[in-house]
Amino acid sequence: MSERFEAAGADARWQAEWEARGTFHADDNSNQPKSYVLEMFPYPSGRIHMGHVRNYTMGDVLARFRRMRGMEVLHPMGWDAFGMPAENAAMEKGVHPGDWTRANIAAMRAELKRLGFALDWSRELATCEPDYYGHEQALFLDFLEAGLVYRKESAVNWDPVDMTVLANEQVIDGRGWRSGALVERRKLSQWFLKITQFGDDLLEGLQGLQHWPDKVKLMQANWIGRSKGLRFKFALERPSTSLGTNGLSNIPFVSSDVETRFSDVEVFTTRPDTIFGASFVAISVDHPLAQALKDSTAGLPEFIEQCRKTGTAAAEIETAEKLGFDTGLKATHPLDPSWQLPVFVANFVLMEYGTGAVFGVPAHDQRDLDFARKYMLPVTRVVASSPEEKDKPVHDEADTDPGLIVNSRFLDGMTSEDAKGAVIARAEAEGWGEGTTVFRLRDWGVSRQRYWGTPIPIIHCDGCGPVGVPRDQLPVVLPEDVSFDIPGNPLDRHPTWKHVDCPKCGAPARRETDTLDTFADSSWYFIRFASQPKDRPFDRAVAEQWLPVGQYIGGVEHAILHLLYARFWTRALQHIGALNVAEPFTGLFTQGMVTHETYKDAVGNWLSPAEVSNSVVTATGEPVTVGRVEKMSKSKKNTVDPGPIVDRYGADAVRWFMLSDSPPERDLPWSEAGIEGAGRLVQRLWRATAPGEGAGGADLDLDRKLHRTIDGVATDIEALSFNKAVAKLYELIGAIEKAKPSASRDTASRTLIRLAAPMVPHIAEEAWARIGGEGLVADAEWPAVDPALLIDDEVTIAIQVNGKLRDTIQAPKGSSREELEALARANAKVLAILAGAEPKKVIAVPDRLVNLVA
RNA sequence: GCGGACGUGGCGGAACGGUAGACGCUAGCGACUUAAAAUCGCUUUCCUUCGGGAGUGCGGGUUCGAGUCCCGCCGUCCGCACCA
Repeated sequence: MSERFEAAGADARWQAEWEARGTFHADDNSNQPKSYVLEMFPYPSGRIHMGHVRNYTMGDVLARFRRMRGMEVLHPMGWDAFGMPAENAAMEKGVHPGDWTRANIAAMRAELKRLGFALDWSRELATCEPDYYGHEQALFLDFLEAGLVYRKESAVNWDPVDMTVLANEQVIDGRGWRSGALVERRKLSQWFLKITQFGDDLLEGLQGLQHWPDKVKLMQANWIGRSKGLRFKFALERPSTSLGTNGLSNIPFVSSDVETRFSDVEVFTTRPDTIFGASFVAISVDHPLAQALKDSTAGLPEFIEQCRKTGTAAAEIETAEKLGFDTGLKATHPLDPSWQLPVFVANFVLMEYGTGAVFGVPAHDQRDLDFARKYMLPVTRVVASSPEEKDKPVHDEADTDPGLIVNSRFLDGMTSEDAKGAVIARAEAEGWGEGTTVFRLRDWGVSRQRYWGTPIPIIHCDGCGPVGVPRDQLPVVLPEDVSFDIPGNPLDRHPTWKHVDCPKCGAPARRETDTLDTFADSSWYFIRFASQPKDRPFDRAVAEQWLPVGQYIGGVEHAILHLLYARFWTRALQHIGALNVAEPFTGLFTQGMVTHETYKDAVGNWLSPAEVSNSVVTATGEPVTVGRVEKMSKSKKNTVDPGPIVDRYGADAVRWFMLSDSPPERDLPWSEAGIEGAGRLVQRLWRATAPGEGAGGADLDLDRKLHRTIDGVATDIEALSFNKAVAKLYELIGAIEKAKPSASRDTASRTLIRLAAPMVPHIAEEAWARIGGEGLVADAEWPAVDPALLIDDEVTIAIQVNGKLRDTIQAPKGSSREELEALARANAKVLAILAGAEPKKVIAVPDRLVNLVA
């Protein structure tokens, strides 16, 4: 029997054993309760990184634990395999995206297998294969038929570097999320998925997700951004003598065409209660009215141009001055035909939100106030905290709080809330407006001008328009013979691929050459994992057995995009009757990042941890500046490749490190010392689980420790508090090490193997085999807790005087308040402090403490 | 600007409103060893006249008792951002 646990041989041996036995195959037909544990599948970049290891280790512990608790666990793995990096590699290295991707998958699969994850590899899938994306095309057609897909000419976010369209979610501070290039506005015909149709459902569904982090729910709620308010119209007219406040008195004649097209302008507000505080109407520079006025209004084209130049970066918006251009048009107040408001084109009104036009209430909106001050428009208070304050002046800060309505004719005296209802009711009765709900969320533009994605299964016919590819012609497979030597979409310039006949009329037609946003691929992979028939996307009955995913684990960076799209896709499937699941993931956990110290040399170049030891450059002895602990990233060179670490310490040490110390939702600082410590633990465990010598006798303290550990570790694992479970195991190991030989010690030692098995499965199997355990420890049952052993018969009681700890005493468990008080009063230290005085009050908490108040 | 989270030793962090610092890392001392590695034991919040005293970002409050609850600051991080 070897003194040390040799991971190098044992890891591979047990991994082969699990695979040969099919230990982790999930059985659709099992009678056991089912559990679906899923980690976000990786993009096959080529190598796994520590973030993957942490993510998959957490899921693995839960999966293995639940198996031991008698559940049938589905724990699959696959590849989010479409996407830009493959095309970039093609452009840079001349390798085909498919070859590059598949080679990466093979490499990463091998790396993952070395960590011994309890995965059902028989369900492995890659989204770039026709047997996945073909079914996605079928679902797209299902959605199209159900009216959940539409095509629209629209201004899109165009990334000039990646040469593709980006969804709003993929534009960050005006830049492409991948390329970082400044995004341009372009008009293109695009396919959209009607995610806004589910805006209410997606928002309200969040309330039922009790096992999601509040933070993520809040982020989604903010993203969906539902606002209730009033949409209403101002009648427009052009007075015979225009007196623009910006000094343009000779506004040219507006063509009758414009006047007939724009007899009114529609605005949206969440504050209809402030309608009598209006002092202007402002429209976006992109508003059709502004565009129509452009040609006939001197100065307007220049103004619009000026506004466009203002950057979209956060800092610029923050400081940008409110600018307006008085069109000379007048808007008639809907509640007073004699009241006319100036109509401005303004730089702060967004075309994408609401109606692209607003009415300004300077007293109660900061932007409107800034604008009014600049253009000397009236500021009228219409909301006050009390009627007496109706004339309280508004200075530099708008009063945005709700209150009592003042200076507002028939609304006076109402609360803001009542006034909103009153105005909406009147608007609806008189026909000039209606209560509506507006979402910040916009429909999901899914067209991408890329090769390495799911082809959109549409054929464009001059006579019939866009026609879905007939089902029997699916999948629409990507052509292999493509080139990446010039920018743009290789599908579009392929010589033959797009030329097909119209399925309806037979006339020559063109294939859609756009592909789907890769977020579509990840919006249903968890369903395909649960059920993957050849001839259809999934078998409903089988999928419904497993779904929803009980525990989903991944990075918080997917809090909005992926998780919202997946929720939408699932609801869309429910809507068309394909799957009776509303929420795909009932439990969500967002794990923290793996971080590392950063290092720079004297010149300020980043150094990798491998080049540094003891704060000097290993090779040269030059001093190193140790920087802050940051997320591992290639640019800062602070990455640690898991491969060599597994070589050196074995899979279990790496897994243990990933679970120790930091709570899983927080960042985990990687350190050499930490992995060394994890390596030592593995050896300690090896010694602590050595077969006993058959000594007799009971050790009640150890029995209690064991059962508290069994109970506590189970609770901690279910709560994903792995760091606490690890600490409890350390305590048990320490207790076993210190215990004298006894039957209790042998039992604890044997039981420890099962307790550690979900976390460090290889050594657990080896130790299990060493003690002659039956079968695999992976298949063993989680040890049962004896509730009687969770209770101590003697407890430590804290003795306090005035809330300060003075002493601790041992007392029988369950001692009465009176008994405890008597013990406290007799305590030597207490007697010394009280010095004969009678305590005013005594608080005794059974099994806890006694507090004497002097 | 809006919204949210967090703040505990040298470090990662424990702690149903009830003994703050479990467990690990680091560091130090000691044992074993020819020696090293490995392993084991002890120490490791601060101050101390060795009796004790102080202590969970800062200032208040509630409570017999607050790291935990409430109010106000300060700081760090995250999300959104001219969303009407």
